[in-house]
Amino acid sequence: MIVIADALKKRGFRVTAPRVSIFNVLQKASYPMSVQEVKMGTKGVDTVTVYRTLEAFKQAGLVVQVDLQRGHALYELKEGKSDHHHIVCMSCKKIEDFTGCDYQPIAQQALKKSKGFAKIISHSLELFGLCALCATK
Amino acid sequence: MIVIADALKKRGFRVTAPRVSIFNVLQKASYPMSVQEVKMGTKGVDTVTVYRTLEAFKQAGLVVQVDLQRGHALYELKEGKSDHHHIVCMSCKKIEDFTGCDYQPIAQQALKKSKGFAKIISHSLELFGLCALCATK
DNA sequence: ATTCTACTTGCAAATAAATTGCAAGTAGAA
DNA sequence: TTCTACTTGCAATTTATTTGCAAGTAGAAT
Ligand SMILES: [Mn+2]
Ligand SMILES: [Mn+2]
Ligand SMILES: [Zn+2]
Ligand SMILES: [Zn+2]
Repeated sequence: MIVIADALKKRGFRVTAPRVSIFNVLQKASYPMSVQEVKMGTKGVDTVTVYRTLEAFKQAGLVVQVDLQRGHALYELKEGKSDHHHIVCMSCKKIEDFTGCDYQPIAQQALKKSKGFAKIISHSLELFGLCALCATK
Repeated sequence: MIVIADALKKRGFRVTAPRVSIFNVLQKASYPMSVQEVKMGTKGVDTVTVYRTLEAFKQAGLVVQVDLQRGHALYELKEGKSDHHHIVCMSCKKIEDFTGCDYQPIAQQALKKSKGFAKIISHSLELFGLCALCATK
């Protein structure tokens, strides 16, 4: 359980109501959320503030952005959870977490083979498929 | 070298000037392109047509969508190239391909552990880091 | 070659996503 | 309590993507 105020202060953020609220919304979520969903989860935080806060949290390493080939980005807390990724149903959009992404060797090999890259900081990995329900239809 | 007309016919597409043009643009590219870039590469194809064509090509398995945490999607031809992914410089946006994504075991394990997924159809994997140039700054 | 029609396209318009500018508000240091 | 750099909301933009529709055409059927 992360103490929100501490998490914010530790990264040099002022502790404000919108930030605490957004953090709380993300912490309760069990799947990555869109900007709109995060906004809905708060009481009256402006959309722009959600954008700015999520971007700041992302820069600070508090949050990760998840792209699932929708028209918009999703975000989820990084803290607390270990490196994990998602299986997504291409039909009904259901999302499940999965772990076991052993990307270090892949990243190191990619870096070695690469012509002009110096370091790898993060990675994204998502699986797209069909859930049991949608697969039968 | 893919024969464009055949590639289109084989998938049930009519062979039209915009489609051939878009296909050619993608074929010349050495990195995934945005809708705007594809449009610029053609002579007068409408933006909407680019959207619709890329989506159709994607559905047909001719093209893959690449999300690099920008505000928009990128697209590249699938045909001809083997399964590959990208290293992206978070600073200057440079993109390099890399191969060696051995995702089958990861996907199979994720599927086995999963509660409600039946099959995996595709995957995305991107590495984010710094190129040699940007790393020194 | 001509006809026919379902598939395509461009254009306008709408909707959605993300960014920017700025004045008013405030957390936290002093 | 004061002060100020950091935050926020609101309006306005910009950029991304989708939708509706009438006009155009590729390719199948004469
Ligand atoms: Mn997750
Ligand atoms: Mn590529
Ligand atoms: Zn499903
Ligand atoms: Zn760079």
